[in-house]
Formats: sequence, C-alpha cells, structure tokens
Amino acid sequence: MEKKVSIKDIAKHLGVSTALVSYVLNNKEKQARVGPEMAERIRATAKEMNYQPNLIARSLQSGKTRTIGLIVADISNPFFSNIARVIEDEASLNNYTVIFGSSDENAEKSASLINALIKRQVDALIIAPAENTEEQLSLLSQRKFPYVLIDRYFNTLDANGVRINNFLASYKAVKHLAKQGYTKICMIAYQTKLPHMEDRKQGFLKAMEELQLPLHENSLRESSYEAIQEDVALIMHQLLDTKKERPDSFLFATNSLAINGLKEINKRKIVVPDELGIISFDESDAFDFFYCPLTYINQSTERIGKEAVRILMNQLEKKPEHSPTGLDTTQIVIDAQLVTRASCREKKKKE
Amino acid sequence: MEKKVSIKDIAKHLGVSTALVSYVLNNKEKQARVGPEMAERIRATAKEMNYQPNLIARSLQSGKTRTIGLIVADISNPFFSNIARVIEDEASLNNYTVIFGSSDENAEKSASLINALIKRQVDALIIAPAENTEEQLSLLSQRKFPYVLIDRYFNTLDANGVRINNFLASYKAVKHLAKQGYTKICMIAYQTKLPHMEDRKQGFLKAMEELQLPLHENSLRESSYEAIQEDVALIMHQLLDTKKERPDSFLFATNSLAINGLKEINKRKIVVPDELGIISFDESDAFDFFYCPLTYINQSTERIGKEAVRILMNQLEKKPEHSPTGLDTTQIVIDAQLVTRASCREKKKKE
DNA sequence: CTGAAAGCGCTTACAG
DNA sequence: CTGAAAGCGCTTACAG
Repeated sequence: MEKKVSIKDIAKHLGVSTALVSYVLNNKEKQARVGPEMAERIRATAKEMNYQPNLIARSLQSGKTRTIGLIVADISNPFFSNIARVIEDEASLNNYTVIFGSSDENAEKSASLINALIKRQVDALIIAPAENTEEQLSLLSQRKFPYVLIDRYFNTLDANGVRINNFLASYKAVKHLAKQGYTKICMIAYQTKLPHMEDRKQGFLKAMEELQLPLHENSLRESSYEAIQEDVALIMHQLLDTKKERPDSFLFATNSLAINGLKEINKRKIVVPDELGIISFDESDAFDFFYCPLTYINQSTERIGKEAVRILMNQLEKKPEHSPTGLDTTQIVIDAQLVTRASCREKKKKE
Repeated sequence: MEKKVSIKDIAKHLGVSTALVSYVLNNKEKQARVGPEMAERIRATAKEMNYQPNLIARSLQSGKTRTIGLIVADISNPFFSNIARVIEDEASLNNYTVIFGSSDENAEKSASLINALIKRQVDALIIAPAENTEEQLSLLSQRKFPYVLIDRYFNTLDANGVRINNFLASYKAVKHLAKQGYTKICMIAYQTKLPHMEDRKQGFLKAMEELQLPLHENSLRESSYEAIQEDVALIMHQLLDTKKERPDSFLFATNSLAINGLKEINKRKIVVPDELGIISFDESDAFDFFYCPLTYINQSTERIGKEAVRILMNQLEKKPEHSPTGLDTTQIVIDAQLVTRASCREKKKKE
C-alpha cells in the first residue's frame, strides 16, 4: 500500500508546526487562535493531499478507540445478526464502530474473545454471555470495564443488562395454550444453567402447576447446543412416535429449537394446530412459512440493541461528576409480546 | 475503568528498561540475549500484574492492526451474516479480527464506511459492493489498498474477487424449469446495474432464447431494493391476478425477492409445483418451510468467505519478493449448485 | 497569535 | 549480555 500522508507532511509542506495543523483540522483554531487565512491554507492542502487522520494514533493518545466489541453466541443466527445490525446503526450514530466475535456458547472461547477485544482497546463490550462465564465477567466488573449483557444474565452478577421477562413470557405462553384447550403441554428447552433459560423453564412449570396440569418426565425436555439436530430429533421421536401420553402441544424455548422441531413434525405429517399446538420464542422466516404460521414470543431485537448501546453511551460519554459512586448498574427488562397466529387455535377438549 | 498496566510499570517494578521487558514478552529474548533468570522474572511479574499488551500502541508502531473491515449490504441478511461468520473464523485463525458495516446498497454510505474503516487503519477490506461504487473502489486500487470483492464485481475494475458463476447458474435454472415442462418462465430480479445481477438476467434471457420460449414485457420484472415488499407485491399482483399469459414458473434472483414473492403466492393459495414452478437463488429457512420445499441455487457462503480471507492473507502476509509486480489480482468464480427439491417437479404440458 | 516539546505504549536498530 | 534512544502519528498544556 502507498505511504499515507500524515499531519507532519502537511506541516512540512506549509512550513508550519504539526501542532498548528492538528488544531485546525480538529476545528480548534479558535482555541489556538490560528489566523483564518492560515487555517484555510491548511484545510486546503489537507484536502489536496487527501489527508486521512490516523485514528490509531489518536486512540493511543486519548486512550479511547470509539469501538465497541460485540460478543454473541453466533453471528450467523438471525436473532444475533438482527441485534448486530441495530447495534451497528446505533453505534454509528454516536460515531462508534463495532468489532464482533462468536463464542459458540463456549466459556473458553468467550474468555479469549474478551481478552482479544480488550487488548485491542475497545471502549466497551456488549455480550450475550455463555454458560460459566460469570467469573470472566465479574473480573470485568472489578476492573470497572464498561459492558452490558444482552439476552442472558447472571443472578450473582451485578451488571448492566437488557433482556426480556423470560419467566412471564413462558408463563403466558402456557396459559395461552391451555386457554385454547391444550392440556398435554410439553416444553423443549436448552440444557443449560443460564438463568434466562432457567426462567423460561420455571415460567412453564409455574403455569402448569397453576393450571393443575400433570407433569411427568417428558413434560420438559432439554437439548444440547452442540448436537441440537440429533437431540431434538431424538426427543421428537420419543414424544411423537408413541400412542400413550403423546403431547398435544409444544413450547419451544428458542428459534433454533423450533426450526429443528418443526422439521420433525413436518416429516411425520402431524396436523397443526389440531393434533399439535405450537408456540416458540424468537422469530424466524421459518415461522412464517411453516404451513401453519407459528404463534411466537417476540423479543424486540430493535429494543435490545438500542437499549444496550444507550446504556453504554451514558456510561462512556457522561461527565464523571454525574455519578458520584460511578458504580450504578442499569438493567432493562423488556416485555415480550405474544404474537398469536394459526399454530394454536381453539381446540375442543375430547371427552 | 482502572488504569491499565503497561510495559513501563513492569520495567519500573523490576528496575530494568522497557526494552528488555518488550523483548522478553515478545519471546525475542534470544535475539536480545537476555538472561534466562531475568526473562523468567519479567514473565512472572507480567502475569502477576495482569499485564495486557496495548495492541493500539503496537499498531501505531507497526502500521498494522491485524483487523479486516467487512462491508456488506446488510449484516442482518442471513446470506451476509453467514459469510460474516465464516470470515470471522478464518480471520481468527490468522489472528485477525473483523469490523463490520452495512451499506444498505447505498454508494454514499459505502464511501463513508470505507473511509471510516481506513481511518481506523484496517489492514484490508472485504466488500460486497453496492451500485455506483466503482470509483471508490478504483481509488482503493490506485492507492494499492488490499481488498477483495465478494458476491458482486465490476467489469471495469481489476480487483480481487470471489463470486459464483451467475450467468450459468441462472441459465441452468431456466433449462431445468423447461425440462420439467414449464414454458411461461418469469424472472424476478433487482433493478440494478450491478453486473452479478445483470449476469443472472442475461443467463435467463439466453436460456429462454435457446429454448425458443417467447419473451414479453412481463418475462423479466425488477424490484427496487428499498421498497422490495411493495414492489414484489405489485409485480405478483400484475402477473398472477390475471387469466391471460399468467406465468407457469418463477426464477427469483435472491432470497429476499423469493421470500416476498412466496408470501404473495401463499396468499393466493396457488399450487406449487402444479400451477407454478419455483427456483430461487441463495438459501433460506423459508425455502425449507414453504409448503413445497424450494429448488434453489446454492451459493456456498463457506467457500466465499474462506476464499476471500485466503486471498487477503496471501497478499498481507506474503514476502514482497514473491510478487515482483505486486499487482496480481485474484478472481475466484465458484460453481453454484442447483439443489433440486419439490418446487418444480415434472409437469405435463397441457395441450 | 504561534510553535517547541512532551507524551500516549509500544518496538527495535544501535551503541556500549 | 543490557539499556538508552528514537520513532510510529497524533494531541495539548505550556512558554513565548
């Protein structure tokens, strides 16, 4: 690549000091009381020489990079790529850019991503944390490194966060299924101790209890993240390819679980919503194109992304005096919407 | 945030020079012939003080950031987020990180993104270029800035690139439709002069010509990018809500066009593949869950991402002497696979 | 009104 | 074997 032109080149060209050039190009000519004609000449030659400031140098000097690190489970998952897009736009409005990384739900990978991004001096992190990352995150908190968790959270960690009300969303979904006449409701979730998933499970259990619907070992089944396709296929086989105690409805805890589940349901030509009611968390094109459009629990990626950036901007741009302690933590809990469509319409109880 | 520990802190702590510390931590102790016991002490205190090198400082010094800028039309489009994931992984293997930006098919936005990323000193760019960006890109070429185009390209620009054989993919798709008995084939494409899209249109036209199938003003219809939903809805209305000359099959030029088109087809309860055959470019969960799974033209995002990074790595890491001219440009054309499924099965000609 | 100088945190050629 | 020094491209407090 060609040699870039620096402030020094401009200064030499005009026979002035680099300081002068710097002041002018940063529009601080008033402050430095540079003459207007000199300011003009500097600006002109800067344009002429096609000068581009080296933000790396500025960052070294200022200690700020105006860069946000984004760590999600997988950037190719539409839920996360939608959030990424919102974050990109919000960050851009504030003159920040975004570096991203995918943790694959793996704590070590998460640690090494955090590390890499910090070495690159990102000003803040937005993280959808993986299981067993409380320690890494609490280390960040100790060092007062600005970050905000999205989608997931930890009970033992006092950190900024944006998430939906997982318990209630799940709870309402089950109540909705019951109201439509379904009684053998089964939840398919991830096998993880992450509290957001735990909340979804607990919301399910609580609603079932209140409804006095029977729970058994097949009521709440769990898939791994790594072998989701095989796990969901097996679970579906065990639940659907049997006569006794076959569920009459499913609550899927994420879009990936639902997509895998729907494929199995399609294979078996099971009739939704008559034989089987379905509700899933998240959104997906698949939900729209499944022959019976899915009722789903919508997490607004728009709001999640916007709130996350807003929290960080407040923290990064605020004057220190505004927060005497400097330790305030913001948690936003967004209400998830149940979008009702065809996949669990009214059903007569058989008896 | 807490003060970070620097090489200077370590040096002070041990009463040695920063140079020594730097050599040891970069494993260049041999070169600097540092004593092994001192090297050990330095490493120990570095760990003890939780030293993290400031990569910004290193970058300023080296002129390299080990960062790749990725510019796509929209990171939330699955096609691009899938590529982003591949690029992330490949970059990571080479110790690079990725900054991304979405151009929204807008030339000005593209220019300002390129500018912002260059000011941040990315070592290279991977770009899915928007319309009318030849000039910006040719400027990059002039400055010998390393970049590689993905998905799209420009005839007038000699640049690195990875793309599929768009003409042939389209051509084969039409031939496939014809073989299945469809004769009134209609293509829905984007209204753009981008050559990759032009190639898809030309492949369609060429095949139609060879097949001696009649072309009329409705054979090839175009949607804008900004108002895709309205445009496709209108086109579908004009083509489908009529008795005369109704097409018997569609070739969609991208996943977004297909998804919008399929929604219109669903609304009208048109029977695929009997009343209407369908083939689309790209992939989508929607293609799997449409009641009649779509035959599609698969662009391997895996290969596109990998080849793009490979080209850059060759360029960035190679010793100068390996390329006497230093101007070689690499273009990879990947063969797209036609994945045949249910959406255009055998159809008897009516007559 | 203007410019020399120090410094951000590193690396590395060079002198001893 | 070891360290002082210059330099990467900026910014800015300070002296004149």
